Amino acid sequence: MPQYWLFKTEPDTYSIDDLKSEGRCGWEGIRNYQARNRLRDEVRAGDQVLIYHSSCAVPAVAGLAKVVGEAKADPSQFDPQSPYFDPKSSADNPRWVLVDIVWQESFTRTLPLKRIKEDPDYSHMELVNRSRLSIQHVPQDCFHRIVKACR
DNA sequence: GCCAACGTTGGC
DNA sequence: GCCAACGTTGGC
Repeated sequence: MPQYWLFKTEPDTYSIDDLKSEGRCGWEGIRNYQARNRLRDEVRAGDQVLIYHSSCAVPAVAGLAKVVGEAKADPSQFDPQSPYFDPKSSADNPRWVLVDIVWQESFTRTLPLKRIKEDPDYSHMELVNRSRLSIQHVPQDCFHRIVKACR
């Protein structure tokens, strides 16, 4: 049984259509311990991922992706040129991980945060209650409702 | 650009 | 291990 997640991204930096053109990417730059722990301990190959656009004109669920492979060290933590560089991390004891995801769908009809907040059926989502967490668990029923609303 | 909420750091 | 100070996130 796959699990369902929501990954946040700022579309000015990396959007669902950037993922579409790449096909596959390592979801780099997660620098929060709880989010990391989820990537490392809970996110599995085959899990479904809603891609959410934050810090933009219309914050919204924008697309669908799938996890491939297991968590591994995020190379950007070792790159001094990267905004995600972490001088306190070391190659023999990496602090941050990423997972690879593949593009599945860019929604023509996105689901704005505003609409999610208005709907009581979504009131227990982390997007509503724990909005700052960048790797969010999505209840199965919410996942299916969101995908349906976007098609 | 503001600011509330939340996460991290580091002195003690 | 507490907690004040500070930094970041992200909606508005």
